[in-house]
Amino acid sequence: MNTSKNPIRVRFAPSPTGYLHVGGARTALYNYLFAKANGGTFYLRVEDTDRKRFNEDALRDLFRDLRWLGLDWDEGAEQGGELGPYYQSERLNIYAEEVKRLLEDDKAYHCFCSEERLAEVRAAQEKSGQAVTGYDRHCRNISLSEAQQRLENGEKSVVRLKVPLDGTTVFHDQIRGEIVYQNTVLDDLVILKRDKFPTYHLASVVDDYYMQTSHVMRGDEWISSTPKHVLLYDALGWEAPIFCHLPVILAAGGGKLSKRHGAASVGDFRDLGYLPETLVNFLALLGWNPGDEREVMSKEELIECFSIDRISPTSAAFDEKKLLWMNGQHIRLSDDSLLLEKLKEDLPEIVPEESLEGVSNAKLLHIVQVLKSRINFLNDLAPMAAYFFVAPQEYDEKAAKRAFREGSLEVSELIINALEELDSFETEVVEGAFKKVCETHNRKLGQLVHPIRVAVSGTGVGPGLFELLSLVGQKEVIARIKKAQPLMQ
RNA sequence: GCCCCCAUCGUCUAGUGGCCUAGGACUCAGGAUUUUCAUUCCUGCAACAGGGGUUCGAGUCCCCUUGGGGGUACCA
Repeated sequence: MNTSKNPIRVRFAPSPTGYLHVGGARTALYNYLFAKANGGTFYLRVEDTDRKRFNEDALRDLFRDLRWLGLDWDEGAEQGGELGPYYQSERLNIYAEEVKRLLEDDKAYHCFCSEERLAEVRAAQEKSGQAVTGYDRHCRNISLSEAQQRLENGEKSVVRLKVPLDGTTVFHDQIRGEIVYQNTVLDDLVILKRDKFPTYHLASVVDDYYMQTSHVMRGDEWISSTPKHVLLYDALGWEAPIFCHLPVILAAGGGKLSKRHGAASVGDFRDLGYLPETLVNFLALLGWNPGDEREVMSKEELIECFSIDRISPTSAAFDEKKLLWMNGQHIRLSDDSLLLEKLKEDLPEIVPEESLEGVSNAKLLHIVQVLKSRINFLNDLAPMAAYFFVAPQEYDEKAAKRAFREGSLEVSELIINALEELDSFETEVVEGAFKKVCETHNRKLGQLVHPIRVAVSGTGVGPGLFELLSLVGQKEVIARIKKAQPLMQ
């Protein structure tokens, strides 16, 4: 089938009813990558045809999250474009026009059935154990003129599509191949609701046509609606776009990914300290691969090699362990200046203001550099850097127990003496002092290093000790060692 | 109930009939480097859901079973 429709125009079409789920984010990402990879257009359309569920905050968050991920749209909401409006609620006249045409062409009809009757029909079908085939087409033969008469008399109706009573509807899914439906299992779907708003089915078909959508890439929960859409395109006399149904993203256990099981939305992961680069990279690889063994990739690299052919039809579990690893990778790749900004932003929340006075950029940058390989989250940076500015209030129990042992008091005394004599506190100088103590007093470096590390930083983990000491500064280092001496034996 | 989709290590995946004694990544376990931790590097554990076909040959094609998921709305 045609894979090279030109020009490429794809969309992300969320309904503003909730937060941006990672599954939705991946759908948006694949559309974005596909557009960018082919010099096409990526547009954003807001599917707000359900007035009961519309949520202003959700919409605002959606835009924010998409932009945070770097998935800027070329046309659409808040952006404008030739083929708008991009809010379905502003396109009611367009849908009304098409519905009128369908009615006149005898491709659709007014249905006056009450919700109660519909419920009864459904209940009877379920009870019978037979196939539940939906609406029983009770109003299918009401003529347009009769319907108009009844409407004038004040009756309310919905409009339904006249689905063929037999035959099959076939479409080609770009990542799954041919999919066939017997028309007998399809019912006469509602296309215009009682409130005169279109249903999703009508609105998306009409919009995808007028907005010249070349490919519809959406979640695979839409597969079973697709034959209805194909029938709608037929009835309207339009050629359908190419369909690509994306597999779902599952939770680690295999079930549905939801906030109940932890993070599920883009906002959740941002709050946790994940980088947008990480999420983009990770999501891209959940159901797609570049065809070689690359894994850590930038958005630009993804664009460069993205193709629909390499999307897998299999649903995938969201493995947060790998996401964590990947975040570490992207942190290591990211610019020091970005980490520096983050550190400056977070530090005041952890460290008293006066401890930060007069601290140079160079020092902060140095701290960033020694911590960079030790963090997996941006949010870990400041807490891990705190002891460079304030003395530890307590000592990690395990580390202290291991480090403060027999002889450490004596060792600390030797170190204090050696450090007090230094004129410079550069890393190499400090290291030299330690080595000299080792030699003259016949000690192993490890015997000196561990108690001093815990005394100065309060923890057993961290950057190279000499670098650490240099960063903390001579006077403060000596003071901290003295403060810890009572705990040593 | 009916319809549709899916099925390779625990997880993400490569694999489009012979190159597969199934490759990579995460995790996990060892090891190297290092003053600690982390990074980095090396090694190892670990999979074609089951059964039938087709074929000289099947992870790869077909069918069935099983398992998972979705749909069956005047929600998207």
